[in-house]
Amino acid sequence: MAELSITYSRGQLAKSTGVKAETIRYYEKCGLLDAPARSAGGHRIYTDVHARRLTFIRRCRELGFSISEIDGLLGLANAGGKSCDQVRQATVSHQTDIHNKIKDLRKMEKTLKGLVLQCEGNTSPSCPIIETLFS
Amino acid sequence: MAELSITYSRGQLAKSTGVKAETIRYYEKCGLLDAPARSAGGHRIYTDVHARRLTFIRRCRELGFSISEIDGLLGLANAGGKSCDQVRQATVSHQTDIHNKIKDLRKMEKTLKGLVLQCEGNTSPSCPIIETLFS
DNA sequence: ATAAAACCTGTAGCTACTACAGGGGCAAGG
DNA sequence: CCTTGCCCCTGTAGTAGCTACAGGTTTTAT
Repeated sequence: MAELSITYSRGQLAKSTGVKAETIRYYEKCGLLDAPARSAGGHRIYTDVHARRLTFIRRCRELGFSISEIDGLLGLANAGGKSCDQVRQATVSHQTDIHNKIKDLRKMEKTLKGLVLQCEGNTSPSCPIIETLFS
Repeated sequence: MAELSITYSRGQLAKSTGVKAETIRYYEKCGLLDAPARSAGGHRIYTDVHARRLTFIRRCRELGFSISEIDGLLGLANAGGKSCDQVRQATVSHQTDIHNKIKDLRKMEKTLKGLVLQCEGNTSPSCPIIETLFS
């Protein structure tokens, strides 16, 4: 069997996955990414397995999943077959969280818009925004 | 002059402003709320001035302003007259931040929706969500 | 007077990184 | 072979905005 596997240093893995080198070390520390083999001098040697997993992690982070949620998803990914439903449930649940955050932010946005509008036609000597928030 | 001023213990201030007692102590430590007078036994004695300021802080936090932004706003509030324009600018700038966050979250939401939809009609043995995020 | 409640202090924990300091490895050019 | 420079190693501390103790003191109500 030919050993065709590509290996990466930490910096190379960072470049190829879009995850910063320091962040990779952090993910290892918190158990999200397996500790890789080491060179004689102690440098980490990553493989395609790490690259794939790390890319998965990055995508999940971009979707707003927390570290522990990602940990859960990766566990389900390895569990195979039956877990698909759980993955869907976790995703829906996360979707709801995101939706709620949007709702909160929209409420803030609306209030802020009202405050700024109060200023537009301002002729009083005091600041209407400050006044409103204080009283 | 009659001393009509109401005073509050930390717990009372917490109750009347809707800010938790421990959080009040935190605001004092980070310089957002003035250190109040103390009783002979060392307990904090707050006044209406603190109550008003703390309510302002709470409202700002509910609108998503950071501690340092609030610090800035309070500085402008005390500066009076001319600062109204700066307050408006800070508010607009914050509004933009909020708007960008909403945009980011909506993008996530949309992608998550797509992932969940892939699952709905799923007949394959593997999980389409996991597959998509891995490949 | 006593017991419970509230208060005091300082410190550690949470999330998800990021940024050092002070060393050592590794690959290429001379 | 040696040097130069870049990359990597470790551990630790910092970021935001709280929250949650432990272990002790004061206040308040009965």
